[in-house]
Amino acid sequence: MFPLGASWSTRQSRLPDIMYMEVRVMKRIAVKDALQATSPLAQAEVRGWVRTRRDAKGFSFIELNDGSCLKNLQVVVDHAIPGAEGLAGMTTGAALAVSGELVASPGKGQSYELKAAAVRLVGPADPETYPLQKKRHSDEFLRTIAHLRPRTNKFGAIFRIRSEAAFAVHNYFREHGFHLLHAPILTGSDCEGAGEMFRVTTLDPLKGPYPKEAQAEDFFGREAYLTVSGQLEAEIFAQSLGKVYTFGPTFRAENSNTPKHAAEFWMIEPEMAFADLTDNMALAEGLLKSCIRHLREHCAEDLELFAKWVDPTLAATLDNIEGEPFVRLPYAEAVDILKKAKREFEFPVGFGLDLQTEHERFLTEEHFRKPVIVYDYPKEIKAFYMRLNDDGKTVAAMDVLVPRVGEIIGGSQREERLDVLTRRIEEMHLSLDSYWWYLDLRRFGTAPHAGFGMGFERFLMLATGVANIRDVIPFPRTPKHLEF
RNA sequence: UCCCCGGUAGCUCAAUCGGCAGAGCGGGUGACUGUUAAUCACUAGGUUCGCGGUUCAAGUCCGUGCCGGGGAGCCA
Repeated sequence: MFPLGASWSTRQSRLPDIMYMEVRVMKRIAVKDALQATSPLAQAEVRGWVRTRRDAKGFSFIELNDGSCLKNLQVVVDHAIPGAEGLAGMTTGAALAVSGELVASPGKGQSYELKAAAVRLVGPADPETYPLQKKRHSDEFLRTIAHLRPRTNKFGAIFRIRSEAAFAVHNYFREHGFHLLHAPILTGSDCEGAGEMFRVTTLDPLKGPYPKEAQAEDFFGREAYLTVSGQLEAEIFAQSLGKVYTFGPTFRAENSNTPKHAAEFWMIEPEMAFADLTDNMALAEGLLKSCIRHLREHCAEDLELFAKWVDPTLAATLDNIEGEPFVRLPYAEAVDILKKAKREFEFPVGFGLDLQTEHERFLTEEHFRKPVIVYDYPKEIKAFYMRLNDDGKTVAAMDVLVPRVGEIIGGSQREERLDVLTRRIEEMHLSLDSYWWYLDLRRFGTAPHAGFGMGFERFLMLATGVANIRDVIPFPRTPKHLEF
């Protein structure tokens, strides 16, 4: 039994940190482990936050959650034990430390519970002003208290899943021989061509506007931005380490206000040398399937919450992704299908026109009812770096479309031929000079290569059924939103 | 950026034709109970988003601004 005095939890202890940690860790167990107990435990210590308290005559039930898992540990507090006099302050949201005996529960609903021998209120939460109730809150309201929302069941589950999903991504690439590349966040390339960029400067913008020459005074002596993609850097490393991937934050200054866009989001961008579009599609499909499988194996309890409360079709959706081969559909055939569809579209369909959201959703949600990889798009609607096909009209691009989320992955085989790439850059009136190092890759040992980008948050939306990107990222950055 | 919808108690919402601003949950107090989003009783709680206008009278109608949500575009 640990002493419950003032020195019990304070770090003022004279023990060196390492010893301190050992002393602490030995006695303390996670709620997750307590709930998975198969036999009683004479001494257990749990720390966490009160979800709810139910009082009975002579004792109280406290539901304690420490974030280690979805479920709470039921703590039974006899009103006679040390610390029980502080029970009035142990309200929803309060931080608590409890020690006692882990015993089989005589009640229904849980197999084990903690019979407290001592309890201590670590940090109170005034019930009059604590914003979280025991009952359900709207996602919109919880976004306004992003500092407290991970304490709810739903957001706790989301962010445990997010953590595990990141691990699943690394795991997949590691198992397939990829190396992790830390691509730069700051970039001098204003021509990555993937949307509006955030300008980075140490010049005081309030004192501007500055003349063009003032760039020399700026931190980098030239224009600087936050990255919109690590692809160009990944291509460099693919041409040296063979197979690489980046996994980091990405920034788009696009003024888009939708449930699928954020100004700061995380993107996974693999790039492989000696690979073509077919290899690329296989990699993308394998990544999605593998990550879904990993989550279902390691986050079953958290996923169950979403299947029950957020999206009743989630299990079927995940079965579908895991079990069904993805459809591979040339763009031209996609256009044919859409033209023949017995259905009115708001936007026109035709070769050379980009597929609209309504078209993509029709293909993946209604026509095929499974993930669809559309490939070989007309070169006019795609980026300059995508490899020109032999027909001279299309490029080796691909988009992976999934139900409800839409485009989750976009990628291509890259143009490895110096002459063709040079011509494409000129055709699109881009500056050859600023791509000198990118073109160099095609001068020295150029090789076919391919890669794609996957929005991590969009993947999480797919995996959980959560409909708004702001609810799968800890602190969403969208136009006019930079709180927390 | 464009289109649509919304903003009322801490939260989720109601308020008929323009006529005294309400409920559930949450909070407080008490009762009861190996309880399970406990239950029962009582109770407190309001700048109806801001500004301007119409009217005897505005939560309600008009104008405008701000904020939120959804759809579209852009994209991952």
